[in-house]
Amino acid sequence: MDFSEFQKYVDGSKEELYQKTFSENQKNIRVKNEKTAVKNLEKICCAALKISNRKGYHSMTMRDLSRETGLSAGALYAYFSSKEDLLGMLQRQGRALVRKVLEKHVCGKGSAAEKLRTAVRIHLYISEIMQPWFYFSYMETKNLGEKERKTAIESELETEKMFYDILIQGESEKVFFPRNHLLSAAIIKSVLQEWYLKRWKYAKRNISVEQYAEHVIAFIEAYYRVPEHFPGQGMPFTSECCRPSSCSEGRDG
Amino acid sequence: MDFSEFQKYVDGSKEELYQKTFSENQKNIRVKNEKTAVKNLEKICCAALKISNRKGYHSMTMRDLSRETGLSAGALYAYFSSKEDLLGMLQRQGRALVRKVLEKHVCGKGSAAEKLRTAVRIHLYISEIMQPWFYFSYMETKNLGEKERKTAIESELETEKMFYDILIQGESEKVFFPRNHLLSAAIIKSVLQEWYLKRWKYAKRNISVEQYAEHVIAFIEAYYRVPEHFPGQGMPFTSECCRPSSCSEGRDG
DNA sequence: GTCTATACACAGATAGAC
DNA sequence: GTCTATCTGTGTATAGAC
Repeated sequence: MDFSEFQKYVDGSKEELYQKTFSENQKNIRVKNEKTAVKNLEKICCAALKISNRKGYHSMTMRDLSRETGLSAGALYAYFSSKEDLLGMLQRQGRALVRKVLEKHVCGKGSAAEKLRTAVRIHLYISEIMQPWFYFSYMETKNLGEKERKTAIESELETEKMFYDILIQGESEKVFFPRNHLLSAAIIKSVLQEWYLKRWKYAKRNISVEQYAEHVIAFIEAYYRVPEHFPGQGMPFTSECCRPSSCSEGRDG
Repeated sequence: MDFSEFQKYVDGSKEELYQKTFSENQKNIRVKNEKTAVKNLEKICCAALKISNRKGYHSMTMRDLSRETGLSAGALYAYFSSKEDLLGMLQRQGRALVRKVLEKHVCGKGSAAEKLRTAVRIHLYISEIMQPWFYFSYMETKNLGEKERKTAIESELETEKMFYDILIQGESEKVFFPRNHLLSAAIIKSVLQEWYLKRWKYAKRNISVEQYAEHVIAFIEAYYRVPEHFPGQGMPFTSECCRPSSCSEGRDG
């Protein structure tokens, strides 16, 4: 699946996204007319992401948001109960969409090699389309409340685990060389983050998301490619030496 | 050079760092006694980084800073003219130290392969020691004023260029395979950033900076290693001169 | 140099008219 | 549903005593 095809698929579910946001936050939304609410929720969310990406969520004032949406401060508070509430709403909304897309496109069958390529591509594609949200989510995680922050971190680790599992599968299929897969998964994720965190840089250099994806995939595959000839020593596929040394807990930093 | 050796070297220049901060910001510092100023500047800078890393610079109040340093709000303003001024001071201070360290340890002579390993290691080592500053600098760049922000971004691109140059050199030495070096340099930098941005994760997993460095180096070298056997099509150079100097990686843990 | 007390600006949030 | 006007808390920064 190439990017433009993927984009069409995601664009189609935008309406549905805000309907879901509406119904899942009705507790805090005073507006009852769904059509109105959906329309304004979209305005509010987009504006909040836009402003936050420029100056940070905390620095965004309700007056900023009011100006950008064309709604008065009073009206805004009909859609959320507090600024903190809006932050949580934004986080949950994006996370739900991302998870849905990933589950639909990445999960399930196929060889490890295929899955790896798909997972990288789909991650990059979705982060390209939802760049403002990804950037926002990354930057504002530490400003969330205790509970919401934990959820956000778990969700990040889930992504990492998805790559970890693919690498493990590849090793057992004997198409990926044994490595410290946990560390590799973390590195892969960081490279995917680079795409949406430094979006401006790649725009300036005219690097497309597909070019970037190809490069990343080639990078990973080179590291995991099984050498054709081993020097005499120990056989990699039977050795335990490449397992992560200790996954047990340490202190929190 | 291993990490603990490097640490000793950097620790030694801490006093000097704050003296420099003092003299370079005298315009905004009302305190004239150098000894007092240096002592308090250190307290202030460390406290500001600590609080900012937890909740963001903007969310840090002068009352927070006052509590953490043990100095009153009034006293704090004897060391900087405004909160924004303090932000700039922190950014400049760290950047100067980082640049000095990199120039001293990375620049100059050696094969591309050696330089690559050194550059990765030194970057990781310095970011390990100055983790709070690196994290802070990354997260707060967008909150800087126009002029300071530009400087910060330039400094980031400088780092990227350093890796770019090494890769170019490696290609011309025929020990690195021809690739999109600009893209690779960006990816390398993102992987180095991962280390200080997600420090807590690696602490929890008991991954040391040296383990991480080895893994990263192996990753890059795998991608840049010149294949021993080429399939028929035209290839950039013959296999004789393509001996990568170290194939000894692989066993993490 | 450092303190306490305070000014004053601005942000988040609400009330009540339309 | 949305507006304008306004309350109240909090944050930066300063004044002036010690």
